[in-house]
Amino acid sequence: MANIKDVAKLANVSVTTVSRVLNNRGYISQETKKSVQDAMNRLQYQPNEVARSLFRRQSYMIGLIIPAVSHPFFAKLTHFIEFYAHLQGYKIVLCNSLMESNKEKDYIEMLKRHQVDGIIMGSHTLEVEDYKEVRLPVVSFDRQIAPKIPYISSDNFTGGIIAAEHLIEKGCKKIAHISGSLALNVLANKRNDGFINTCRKKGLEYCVYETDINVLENDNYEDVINRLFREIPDVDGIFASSDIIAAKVMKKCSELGKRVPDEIKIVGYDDTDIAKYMVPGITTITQPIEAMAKYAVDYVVKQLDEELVPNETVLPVSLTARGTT
Amino acid sequence: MANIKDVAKLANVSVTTVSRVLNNRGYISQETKKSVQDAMNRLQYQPNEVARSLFRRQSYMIGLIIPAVSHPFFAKLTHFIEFYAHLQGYKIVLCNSLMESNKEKDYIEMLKRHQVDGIIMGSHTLEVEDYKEVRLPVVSFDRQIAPKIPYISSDNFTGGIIAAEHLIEKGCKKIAHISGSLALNVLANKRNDGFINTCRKKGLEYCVYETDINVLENDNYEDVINRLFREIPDVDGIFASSDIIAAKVMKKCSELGKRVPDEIKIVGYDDTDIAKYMVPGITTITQPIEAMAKYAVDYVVKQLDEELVPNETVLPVSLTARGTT
DNA sequence: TTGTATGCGTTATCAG
DNA sequence: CTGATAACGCATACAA
Repeated sequence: MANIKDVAKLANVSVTTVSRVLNNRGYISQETKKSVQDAMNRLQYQPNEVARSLFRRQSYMIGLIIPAVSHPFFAKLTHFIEFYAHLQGYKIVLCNSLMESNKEKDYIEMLKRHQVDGIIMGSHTLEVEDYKEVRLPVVSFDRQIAPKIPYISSDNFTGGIIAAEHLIEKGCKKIAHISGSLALNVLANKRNDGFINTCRKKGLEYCVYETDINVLENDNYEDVINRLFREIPDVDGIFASSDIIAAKVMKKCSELGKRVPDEIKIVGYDDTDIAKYMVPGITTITQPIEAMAKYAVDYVVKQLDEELVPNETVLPVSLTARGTT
Repeated sequence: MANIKDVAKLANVSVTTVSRVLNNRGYISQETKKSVQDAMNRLQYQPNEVARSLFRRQSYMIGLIIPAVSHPFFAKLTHFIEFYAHLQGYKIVLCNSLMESNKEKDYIEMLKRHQVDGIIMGSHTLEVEDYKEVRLPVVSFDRQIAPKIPYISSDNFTGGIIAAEHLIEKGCKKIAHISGSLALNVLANKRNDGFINTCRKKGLEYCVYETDINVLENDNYEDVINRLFREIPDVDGIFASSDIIAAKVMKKCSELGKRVPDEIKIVGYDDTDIAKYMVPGITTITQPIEAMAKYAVDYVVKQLDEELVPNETVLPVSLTARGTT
């Protein structure tokens, strides 16, 4: 690979001059500019971004730490994060934490050593103090880590309300929420608050079931769902905290011979593609994933530009009605 | 951020000595080693990997170019690629090409400028000559780009055969294949060859429908599916070239009142999660995605170690029978 | 066992 | 308008 020196030699100029045409900086005569460009082309010169990064102490890389890209929600989020990062000239270094806190910690260190310009944090197994030493711009997803770390989430509380209200409107009398682990310090748990609040207000019988911390172990979902149907055989409405759980519930209903939506109604969460694909389509709470991704990238970049960013950014959710209700 | 000089100063040694304890190289007394480590801890020193990369001309980064992580197949593939890369100390820079050839080209250049050690190529809109200038280790997914670029795929031809045979065994008399764009130069198209071969051999009526090049535009899928059912109303078996297409077919069947699998049978491809979630579960051709990911990473690393790698690596597929047949 | 000097490829400063 | 040089943070060859 040719470097700036080779170009300089071939064009009979100094490296400084080559650097100038490379960066369009300073005065330069048209002739030399052209001859330098010719040399670049002949050598197929590509500037070494590692050297540039070292010098300017900026890598144009953003680290993204999530539980797992294989999960549809994070796949979609990652997709848009990469998209908007690319628009602004940033690259994404992908890290799947698998919800293991030591992996999460290692990834943060690794990213720092690699001099990423910022980190988008969507996996949350660490404590607040673990973030003390991270002196990089961080944007958190779906969790309020510390006052100084801006977070982005959708309006989980309202999401829980909408879901519960929808089930109630549709005539459900005995509803359950299948929640993610409430032990986890994430804002998604506010869905449960919204759900419970609404049930209480309307004087409805309700119940909450928690899944494991692990986002990946789907087996655990099935255990929870089995338990739910065993303990509340006459449940007629389920609010599932992800479309995947909703799909699993649908499958169970089919096994049990419960007709959806006639005998039991289901509301999912996220509005990932699976909600559309299922037959019938899953009524779900739509998270504005693309907007969330865009904000995450913007906030990293803005912090780098030393612009002020809001600490809390809560984007609206909405109900997307389909066949399960 | 403290650098090696700061550590040296605090420990009252030279940077060389610090470098030595950092890399466990050369002779060093226990005392100085300890005092250097103390200094490192006190300063929370983290080596700057950008500087290291510049020096050793190796970044431990691998570029991954795919059409879109949001697609379940690529999400799963990406997940495992990152997993195995991390095991070997490599980082993944994620690039979604959206199947736009200029984006694909730009990403390749960008990755080279950033001095990635290798590229895993899962998006294929470019011509062979576009790869002439890529002087990096490349591993291609599902396409034979050039003799010198090793590729990994699963046995698409056999996949097509298995799918067709399964539909025929199950009693289908008039079957169709919904294929990806056959204009694309990818090995997935061999599924179609296997399908057609089998149908001919068994003397069965068959038909092939192609979708667009674009993996993302699902609207197009629906058009194709609509056309299929309009033109062959009595089709009783469909081989869909992805689980997503299969799911869309199921939805259409539900709209048309066609009972699956009684009136029409469906075989998908990939065995992504959606095949499990759908009700009934989708009978599908299982690709060994994890193994494919592992091989891709291994081959990049082996090329870097100047080990020989096979040009063609075709992994076996298998049928996973579920409810749609 | 430890230190000095040099270079990795680039950019900024400053002098011409 | 152009060029020599130092510096970014680190690791190696070579001295001591």
